[in-house]
Amino acid sequence: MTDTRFNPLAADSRWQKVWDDRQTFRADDNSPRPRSYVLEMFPYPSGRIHIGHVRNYTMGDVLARFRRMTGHEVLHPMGWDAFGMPAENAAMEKGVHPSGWTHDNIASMKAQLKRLGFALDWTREFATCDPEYYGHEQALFLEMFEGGLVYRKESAVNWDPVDMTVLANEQVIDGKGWRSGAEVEKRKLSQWFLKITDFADELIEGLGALDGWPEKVRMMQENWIGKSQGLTFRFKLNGPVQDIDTIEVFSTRPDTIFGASFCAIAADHPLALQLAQENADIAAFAVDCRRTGTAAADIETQEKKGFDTGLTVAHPLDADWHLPVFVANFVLMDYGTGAVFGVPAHDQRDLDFARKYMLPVTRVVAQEGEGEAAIHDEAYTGPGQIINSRFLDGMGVGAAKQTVIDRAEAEGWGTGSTIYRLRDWGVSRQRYWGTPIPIVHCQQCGAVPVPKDQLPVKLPEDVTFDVPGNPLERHETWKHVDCPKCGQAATRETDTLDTFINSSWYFLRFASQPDDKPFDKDVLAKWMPVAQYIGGIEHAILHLLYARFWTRALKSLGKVDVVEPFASLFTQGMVTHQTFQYGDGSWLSPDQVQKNGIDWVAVSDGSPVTAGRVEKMSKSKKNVVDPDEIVDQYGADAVRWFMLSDSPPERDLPWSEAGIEGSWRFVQRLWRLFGQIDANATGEDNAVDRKLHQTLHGVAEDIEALSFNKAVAKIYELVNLVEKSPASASRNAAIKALVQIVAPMTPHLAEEAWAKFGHNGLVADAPWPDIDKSLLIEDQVTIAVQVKGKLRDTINVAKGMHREQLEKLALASEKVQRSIDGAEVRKVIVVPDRLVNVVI
RNA sequence: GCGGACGUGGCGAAAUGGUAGACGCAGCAGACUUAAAAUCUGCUAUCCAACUGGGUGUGCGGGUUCGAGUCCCGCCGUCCGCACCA
Repeated sequence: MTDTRFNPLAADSRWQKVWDDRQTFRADDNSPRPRSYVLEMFPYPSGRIHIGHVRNYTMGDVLARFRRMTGHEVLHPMGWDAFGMPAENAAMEKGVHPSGWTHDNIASMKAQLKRLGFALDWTREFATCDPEYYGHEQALFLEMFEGGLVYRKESAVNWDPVDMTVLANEQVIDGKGWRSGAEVEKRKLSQWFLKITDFADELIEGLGALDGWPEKVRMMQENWIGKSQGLTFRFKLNGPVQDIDTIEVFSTRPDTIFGASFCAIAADHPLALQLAQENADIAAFAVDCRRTGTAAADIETQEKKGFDTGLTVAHPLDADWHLPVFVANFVLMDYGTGAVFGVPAHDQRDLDFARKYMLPVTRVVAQEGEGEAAIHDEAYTGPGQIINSRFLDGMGVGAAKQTVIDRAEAEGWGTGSTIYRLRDWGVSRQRYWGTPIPIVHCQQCGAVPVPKDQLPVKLPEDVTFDVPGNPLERHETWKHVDCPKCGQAATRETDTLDTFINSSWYFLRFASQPDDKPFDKDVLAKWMPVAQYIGGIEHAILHLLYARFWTRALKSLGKVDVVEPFASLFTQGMVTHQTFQYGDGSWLSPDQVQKNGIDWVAVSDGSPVTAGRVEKMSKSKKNVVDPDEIVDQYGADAVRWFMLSDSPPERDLPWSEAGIEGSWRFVQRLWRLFGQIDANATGEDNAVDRKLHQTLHGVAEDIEALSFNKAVAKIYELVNLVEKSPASASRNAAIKALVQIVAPMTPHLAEEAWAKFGHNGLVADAPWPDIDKSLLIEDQVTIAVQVKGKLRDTINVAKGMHREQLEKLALASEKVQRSIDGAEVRKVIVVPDRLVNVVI
């Protein structure tokens, strides 16, 4: 080898073309090898790949390439989550068509991805905006419709006034739209819903088996679904209001039912609405309640307020016991039944409320140690013995709950029930750039599904975005059709599906994409579930919950055999970068500043600059780096190496100029080492042999555990040793094996070296070198010698030396003797092959 | 408020209860060079000591243990998620 420098500009594109031409990474459905489906979350085609994508896809790529080397048939696909608002915004701002804008972006982003040399099966690529994809999605939607999992209802929805569309609960964050950040309003609209709540229990249960998922994500989903068990029962109103004669309440603490001192209903409760019609004060109070924000800060400071309706209800266990009914600002209509009974002694909110309105506070749970002590400012929510509760007295909390539920059911005034925080998934969006909902509305027949043979319902292309709102609603020829059932004039549903539906099954379509149906169940069975899914933590609830639901829904319809789509999930950290600011607060990009002594100054005029926090890359803070530019400068392999180095993959990775320089130097260092095969060298070098096989073993384990930073460190250690070792047959072997070891990480460099070593095929098709297990065990070990737990000496001995001999050697140490200083040795702890601890 | 994660050099970080700081970055010194770049060699937690050596040290305070970054209890701090959830 005469080239002294590795030239990525030439090598990268050469090998990328070879992989393409040979379709090296095409996954074979019929391969006899064990299968492994490696998937990263597919990108939204916003226009440019960002560095976060590079990190995400590099991790997946290393695993995919490594699994190929260990004999797997790997499915590693890529596609485009191509529907969504930004395309319409671009259409409005720039007068382009969403389709053209999206496809242009896909083309340029695909070119960017190709430059990084990812081992992707591009033959399976699709965009969710392709009619071939969304047509099958429409078919699946109709399957669910027929299966009773879809319904339409008029409901108060979250309306984003900026995006002019409805949002699902999951898409409202702190009362604001997840995309636009606009304050969300409540509106009444007829919407399509998916019955995700039918699966609430399953979705919680299923989390238990997902041991390849981060605990954190499982916890977040469990909290989101929010299961509560308790009693639902009806209070009888003492005197009906119009046709309302009961108030239904839910409680997780039926054991405290004798501690009740009031009943509170939400401002939007049907009874409150009824009363508001006749009573202006109640109406005004309700308006006041609705105005209250739900943001964290508001709730902290919000005073518990109520309005005494003057009505009373009868206690279910004592008809003569009457409780006042309040409209209260802390009761929410969209949780439970929108009404509660208040037990001030054992619920802090109820206590605050009771103190304010001078309602009785009766302790009904005695606390161990405190007994029946009166409740002051703090409600008691812990366990204990029931008191002041007639037939419940003396029971524990759990037994009392069950007793009350049993009695309610026996007497017919209530039932044990489970409620969830999770709402059904509202999927209607008043947008153009999405999957058209394949329904026709007919005066005669109602909502009629479009017959399957008429799918896909394609989006019309002749639309304009010069007026706000949904162009489909204004499209006369598209909107007006004949009813598929009766043939009368009818109108199409003009709402489109939430784009999260697109990403709820794309992994199925990657695995199997026949023309005539969404997927083939038998082919799916070969690939699913996804062995390793990698993406950002920001999808912990939205996408990952929807995808789990959609898969379970398909399973319930007999369409798939898999229950959980993603066997293992990994959430990677962000790529961050230092920020810089002028005194006036404006941001500078890192290449616009330089260090002057210990201070930072602007390159342009030398004025002082403040070095700020290391933060997530964002255009507004000017701390972004463009993947294209750094690939131009350093080549794909150096960029990939940097993405894997130093930081554990679940943590944030601080981007630095010095870091990428270091990776570039290492790529060159490897290249030089690959040139150091000495054809005349002979003889074994035991240290090199051992290090090589320990590295083969360790790196394999680290890659499987996605601990890329540790794998990288082990490779450095091997390289450091091999470089320093004199020529030998062992050294030559190690250098050759190194090409395979780094192949998953720096594939272009590896192919180049592999070819120069005269191999016929590609290193991409080469196996992981065999590991000689006998070399994993050291024959010499270093024993730590401690005196009273403090290190005093180390001794090198043969592995497996007996306790007695180790003890003798340790005590013979001069340093040990000096440390003991004549004191009596009370005990000697010996851990063979590890240490000796002399206790005095 | 509830739930969770985390806290180790100048920085990113390693470490089945068994030699804390592997590996990388940055830095310092040196070699090569007319010079620079590139490359190579050595040093690099901290304090005392010229050296041998010794003390201290994984957010803080306790505990268990022959031995604790790791396990237990209590604080402090940072980050994340949820939140008037009945």
